[in-house]
Amino acid sequence: MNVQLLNKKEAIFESTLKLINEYGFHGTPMSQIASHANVATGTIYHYFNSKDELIIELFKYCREKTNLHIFSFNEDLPYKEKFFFIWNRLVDYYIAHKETFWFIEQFYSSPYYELIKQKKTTYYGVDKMQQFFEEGIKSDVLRNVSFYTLISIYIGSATSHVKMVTYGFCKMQTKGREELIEIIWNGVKNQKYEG
Amino acid sequence: MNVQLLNKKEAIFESTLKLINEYGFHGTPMSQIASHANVATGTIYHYFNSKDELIIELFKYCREKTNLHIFSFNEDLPYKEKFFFIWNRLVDYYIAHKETFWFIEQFYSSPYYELIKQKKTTYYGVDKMQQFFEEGIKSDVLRNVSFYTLISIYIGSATSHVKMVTYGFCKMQTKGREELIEIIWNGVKNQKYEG
DNA sequence: TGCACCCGAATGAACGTTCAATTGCTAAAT
DNA sequence: ATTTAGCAATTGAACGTTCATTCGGGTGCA
Repeated sequence: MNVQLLNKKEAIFESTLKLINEYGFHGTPMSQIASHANVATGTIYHYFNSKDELIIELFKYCREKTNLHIFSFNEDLPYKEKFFFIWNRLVDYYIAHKETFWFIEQFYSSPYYELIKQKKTTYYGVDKMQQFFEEGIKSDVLRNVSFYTLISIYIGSATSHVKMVTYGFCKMQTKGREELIEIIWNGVKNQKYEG
Repeated sequence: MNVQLLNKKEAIFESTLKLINEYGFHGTPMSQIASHANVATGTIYHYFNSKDELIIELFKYCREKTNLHIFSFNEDLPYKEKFFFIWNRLVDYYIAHKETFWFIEQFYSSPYYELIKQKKTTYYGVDKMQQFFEEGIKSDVLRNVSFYTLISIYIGSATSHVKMVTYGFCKMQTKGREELIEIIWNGVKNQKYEG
C-alpha cells in the first residue's frame, strides 16, 4: 500500500470522524463521507467492506492514536509525576481533538462496542494503564485498591472533565484541572508517603 | 390525558429504550418500536411529532426518573452519609436499569444533545447536585473547589464504575464500590474534619 | 355531534451497496 | 527502452431495500 493510498484511507477516516460528530452514525450517508473526502462512493468499499466496518476501524484508529499520545512519557520520572502527566496528556489530547473524543464516547455507548469487546483484546491502552497502576501499588506509592477502582476514578474524571469543557459548561481554566487531578492523587496515594 | 394514554405513551418509551439499546438510534425503525409496544405506527405520531422528538422526550423522561430516584434521601442525615447515599443510589439505579444508563450515555455523546443543551435548562438534577455540593462547601465539610471539579469526580467515577460493571469487566463486588466512593470522599473532604 | 385516540397500508425519499467500466502503476518480457 | 500483461485503485450511476412520515378512515367516549 503506497503513500497515496494511505492518504485516501486517512481522508476517509477523517471525513467520517468529522461528519459523524456533526450528524451521528445514522445521519451520515456514505455518499456524504465520500464527497467530503474527495473520493467516489465506491472507493470507500475498496478499503472497507461496509459502513459498520468503516466505523469499527475508525474507532480502533482513534483509540490507537490516543494511546500512543498519552503514554509518551519519560520512564525516569517519579511515579507521582507520571501519574499527573498521563492524566494531563489525556485531557489535553481530547480537548485538542474533540471530534476524536466524542466519537470514542459515542462508540463506547452504542451497540457497536458490543461487536468488538468480547475479543479479549489486550490492546495497548488498557495493558499500559493496568501495568502503570500495578507498578504504583507494588512500589507502595498507591493504595492497594483494585485496578477497576483506579481506572474508574482516573479515566472517569478525565472524560467527565473533557465533557464539561467541550460542552462549554466550564472554561478551561488550568486551576480546575489541577484541583481535579490533585484530589484524585490525594485519594489514591498511599498515606504513608508524603502527605 | 387519561390513564390508558399514559400507558401507551409509556409503552412507547419503554419499547424505544429497549430497542435503541439493542440496535442503536438508526437500527431501530418506528415500525419496530410500534409493534414492540403493541400500537400502530401511526399512533406514535399521535404522541410525538417525529422520531427525533420521541428520542429527545425519552431522554428527558429517563433523566427525570433517575433524578427523582437518587435525591430521595432523608435531609437529617449527616453530610457524609448523604454524600455516600446519593452516589450509591445512582450506581444502584443505573445497574438496575442498564438500558436507561446506556441510553442516557448514548444520547449525551450524540448530536442529539446539542439540540437541547442550549436551553439554559436549570433542570432538577443539576440544580440539586449543585445545591448539595455548595452546602458541603459552606459548612466546611468539603474542600473549597469548584462545582465542576466535584461533579467531574463524583458523577464521572459513578458512570465509569457502572460501565465497567455492565460491560462485564468487573464483578459487582460491593468491595470495589465502597473503595471507590471512599477514595473520592477522602479526596474532597475538608481535612480539618475527621481523618 | 365532536373530539381524542388509534389504526396500518401507501408513499416517496434516502441510503447502503454493487458493478461494469476506466485509469494508473509496476514489473516482467522483448 | 519499449511494450505488454495484470492487478490495484477508482469511478459514479443504478439497484433494491428500508424507513420515516402521511393520511383517510375507524372507534368510543363526553
